Amino acid sequence: MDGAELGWELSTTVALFHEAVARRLRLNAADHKALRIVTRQGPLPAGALAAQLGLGASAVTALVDRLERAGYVRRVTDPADRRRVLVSADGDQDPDLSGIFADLGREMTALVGKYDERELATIADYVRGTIAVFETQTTRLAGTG
Amino acid sequence: MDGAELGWELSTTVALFHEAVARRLRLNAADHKALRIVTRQGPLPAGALAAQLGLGASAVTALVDRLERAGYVRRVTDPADRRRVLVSADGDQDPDLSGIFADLGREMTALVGKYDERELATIADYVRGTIAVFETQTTRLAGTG
DNA sequence: GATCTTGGTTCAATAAGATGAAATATCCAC
DNA sequence: GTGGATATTTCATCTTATTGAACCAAGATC
Repeated sequence: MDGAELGWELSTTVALFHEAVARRLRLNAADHKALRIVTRQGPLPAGALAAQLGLGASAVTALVDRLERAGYVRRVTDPADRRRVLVSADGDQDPDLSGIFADLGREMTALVGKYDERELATIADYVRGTIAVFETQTTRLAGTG
Repeated sequence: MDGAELGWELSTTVALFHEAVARRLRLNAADHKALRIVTRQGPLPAGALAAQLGLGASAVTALVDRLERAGYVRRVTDPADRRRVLVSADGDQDPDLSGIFADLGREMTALVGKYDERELATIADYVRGTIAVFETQTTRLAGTG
């Protein structure tokens, strides 16, 4: 198996993991994507979420309603600007899922533990390089739209 | 930036690339996923596609109709079993997109060219290890469903 | 070769989410 | 504090995709 093939396999493997998580949370792909954004980028205004998802304001209201009803996020009015509604991730809801992520972290830590400093530097360099390549092409693709 | 963070960044970067490709092809995420399956797994029966997508037969008929109308796939009746319809990717439709993928391949080749044999072995080992970790957790997640 | 099964399509009904306009509340500038 | 802009919600409508049942054609079984 050559490098490119291995890379695509990694890509689909991670995608399948995300899908499995979404299925477990009973979220469609779009809602799960929104939840990931909220989780990673901390409390953020509904409008920012709309921008990142490429959705209208009213669609995001409905989306956040769904996530809130499911108990995955909370709405907090921004004390600094009370028109704003900050969407904030609401803890770990699914104990099995927390276990999965914990194990994932543990196993990745173990994997990383196999390598010495120099090897880890190489791996990090490669990952960073790959990110740069994909970002470049994504930008081009968005531009030629 | 630590390793885990870098890994998730790679994941979202690749996901954003896929989204940009889908947008360019004017496909929704589900149809684009189907097209990727058809592209990677060669001509395959509609039923196999249905199984992989978790959709019913009639939904796949509609999906393949859309992809076919857009010119991305063709239907070929399986000569070995003329009930079967093989869905087959229909060449490169978007010249810009072919260019993007060509450049992506070129740049990844260049990136890989920076490393010696030993380093490449380390990188491949790490990627394989990561795939294994994610597959394990995906399986667990599907199981505890 | 009559019957049963399988693979796919068709079509009507349904469901889910997105859109766009109007409404509400808050902030900012003067 | 009046007027205007901004952030979000509500609601009716529209789009888009999925479901499930009926249907057709082609293989498999006896």
